[in-house]
Amino acid sequence: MARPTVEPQRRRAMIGAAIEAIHAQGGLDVTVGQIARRAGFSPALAHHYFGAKDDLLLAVMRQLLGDLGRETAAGLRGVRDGRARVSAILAASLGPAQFRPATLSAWLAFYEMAQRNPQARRLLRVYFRRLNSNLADALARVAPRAAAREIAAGAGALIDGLYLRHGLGHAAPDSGAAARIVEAHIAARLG
Amino acid sequence: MARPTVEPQRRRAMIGAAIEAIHAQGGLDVTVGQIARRAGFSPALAHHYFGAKDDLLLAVMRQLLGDLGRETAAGLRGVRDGRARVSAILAASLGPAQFRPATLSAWLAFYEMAQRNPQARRLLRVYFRRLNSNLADALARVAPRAAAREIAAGAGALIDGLYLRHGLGHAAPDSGAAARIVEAHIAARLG
Amino acid sequence: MARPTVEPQRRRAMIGAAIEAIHAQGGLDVTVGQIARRAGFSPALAHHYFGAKDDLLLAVMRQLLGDLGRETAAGLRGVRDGRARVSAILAASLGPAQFRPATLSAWLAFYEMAQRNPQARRLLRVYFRRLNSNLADALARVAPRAAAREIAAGAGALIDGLYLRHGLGHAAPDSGAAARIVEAHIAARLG
Amino acid sequence: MARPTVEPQRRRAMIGAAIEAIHAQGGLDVTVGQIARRAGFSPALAHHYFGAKDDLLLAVMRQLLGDLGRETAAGLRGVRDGRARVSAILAASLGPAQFRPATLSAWLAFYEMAQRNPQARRLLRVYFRRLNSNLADALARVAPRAAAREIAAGAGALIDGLYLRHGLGHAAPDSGAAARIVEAHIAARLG
DNA sequence: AATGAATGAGTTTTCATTCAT
DNA sequence: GATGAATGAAAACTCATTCAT
Repeated sequence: MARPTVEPQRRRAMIGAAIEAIHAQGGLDVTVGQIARRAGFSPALAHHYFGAKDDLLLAVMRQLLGDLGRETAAGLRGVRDGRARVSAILAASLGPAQFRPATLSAWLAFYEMAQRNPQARRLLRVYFRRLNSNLADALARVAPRAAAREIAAGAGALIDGLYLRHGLGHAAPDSGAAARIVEAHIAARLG
Repeated sequence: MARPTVEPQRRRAMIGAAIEAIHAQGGLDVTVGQIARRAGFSPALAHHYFGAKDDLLLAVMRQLLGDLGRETAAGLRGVRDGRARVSAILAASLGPAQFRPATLSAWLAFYEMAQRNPQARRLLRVYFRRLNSNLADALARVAPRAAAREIAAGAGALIDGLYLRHGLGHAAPDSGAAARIVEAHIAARLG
Repeated sequence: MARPTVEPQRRRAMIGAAIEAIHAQGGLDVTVGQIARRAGFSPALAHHYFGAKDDLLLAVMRQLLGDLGRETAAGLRGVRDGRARVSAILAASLGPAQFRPATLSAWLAFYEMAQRNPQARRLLRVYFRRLNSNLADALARVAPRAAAREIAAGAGALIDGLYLRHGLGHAAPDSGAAARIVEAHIAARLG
Repeated sequence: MARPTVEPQRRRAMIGAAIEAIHAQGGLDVTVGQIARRAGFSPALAHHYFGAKDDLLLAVMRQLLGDLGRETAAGLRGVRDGRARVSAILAASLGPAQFRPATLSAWLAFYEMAQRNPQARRLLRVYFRRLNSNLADALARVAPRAAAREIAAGAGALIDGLYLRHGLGHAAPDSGAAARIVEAHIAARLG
């Protein structure tokens, strides 16, 4: 009785495998079979736990967004100074965890998924809004509200652009360089 | 004989239809049939003119990159002042032509295609390099080489990020606002 | 030990659930899972009790045939008059129990199952023969053997036809009207 | 130019193959592959011409209903006498064409399909109504309207019941016997 | 030059069934 | 006794691609 359910483990394994598979395949045209095989299961099991393929992909997306959210929250904990909070957000957003090639591939894939899947679009918008408001709030401690919002918008777009270029590999700024670019952008804008 | 071949027209029509179809479908999972039907031809004709599907997609990509290149070149023609050249590049890169929803969808799709198709990757890298060197060269007229390069990298990433966010629609900066954001970024970095 | 086994209850519950599920689904393409869930058990239990899916379906069929047989026998008990016995058979065959939508759906489904499953075919033939001989025997008390047999054959087919039409719902004769039609048929044939 | 299209041929071939396949398989759980193979084509072609599997099945149904309708109309042509018209309808409905085993299997299958597919249900209802009104109209020439309607309803159900029993094969009345049973029914009811 | 016809290969999805616990 | 876990097998359906005409 109370046999410990393996569902959470399986879901985690499958999500991890999906990220790898998306990276290996280079997009969302991974097959459920590829994902499952990579996780060591049969394709049928993926459907058993996630329903349709898109549900699995959405679960992956939620995982990534959750990871980023948790990392950001952890970095912000206890930090009061506005400028330091900005740096913490950048450190989380552009940190090595986000810059892992597989993670970047997955992000890019989800940008495309968002084009046709409303739920994916909603999730991505939540991410945008959260990043923006996090940045704007922190910046508002060291600059007027309006400027803070504008700088935040620029910084957010810059971060996404750096993801994109890094996702293409080869000669794109790495995690550290990326953070420095955004820091420089913000420093310059703050005057 | 010497009947003017209709091939170029057909190719252009198919490429235009492909862009629209990618936008309508929200990604590269358009079918050759959808593209051909939209252009008013049979799917077989697409193969006749382009070979495989990926070849058609690469042709679309080349078209888009060529358009952007020509527009940039036109904007730069006769402009000598460094700062003005920067503005001209931005105007071309972020102008209304590039911000048309269908164009953005296609760009995004090609970012994903580049993940798995070496030729697509190469084309995209060429674009990066060209944008970067255009910007860096122009900036080098008003700032030291090293700074120019760094600012150019940031501006390039910023442009791509703005594409991305606009592609997701909804509350993202429009063409004009986007240009202003990048101008502000550069102005701030130039001090 | 000697714990009263719950097996008979479980089997009955599963059979009832199967009838409902067949009705809800509109045919034999119910899944074992649907049936089991409806009964409140796991799909595995259905196999535990019945073996393969077809065995479960055959059990359902036997149940229905048994119900009808018992009802007919009860109606005939103590009735001696030939004409009255005919009416008793009709009352049982066309009574409300048989005209319940779910029952009709199940019957229809079994007609189809009989097309490919020999055991189902055998069961259905037993039903035919029993209905026919019941009717013919009763009619033989008020008409010559040969005529009795012919009238019985017609009445039997008529009953099945009424099932069929009622199964399709909508403007088909109800239980009472159905009985009256068959009574009229027999009355007319008897002169 | 004006290359003669083979579509009608293919559709006919596929429909014929479907009827055979339904008979061979004993129900609607034929696969598209079985049908196509029997017709000598690939499964993909069936989808090409019919869309989904259910559309193919509906086409089969329409074919059968159309055949019956045409045969009935042909039998009625030029016949004025009410009683003779009734016989013509019966001859068409219970004639050898309808009593071919494969045809019967298909009919039965469609009864089940009608349980879950609204279009199939509608088609079957059309058949009912047409048979009923044909019979009732003919009978109305030799009996009062009300009686005609009632007798027609009985005869219609009887026909369907005979289909059903014949579909199960073995010891069921054949085409000729079936017609005689219905004729006897009607003769008796007409007094 | 252009296309209807045709298909092979592949993908998602479903499900009966098995089995260890 | 009962079930969650797992899967093999199969089905519908899609699509890029080929080819004869």
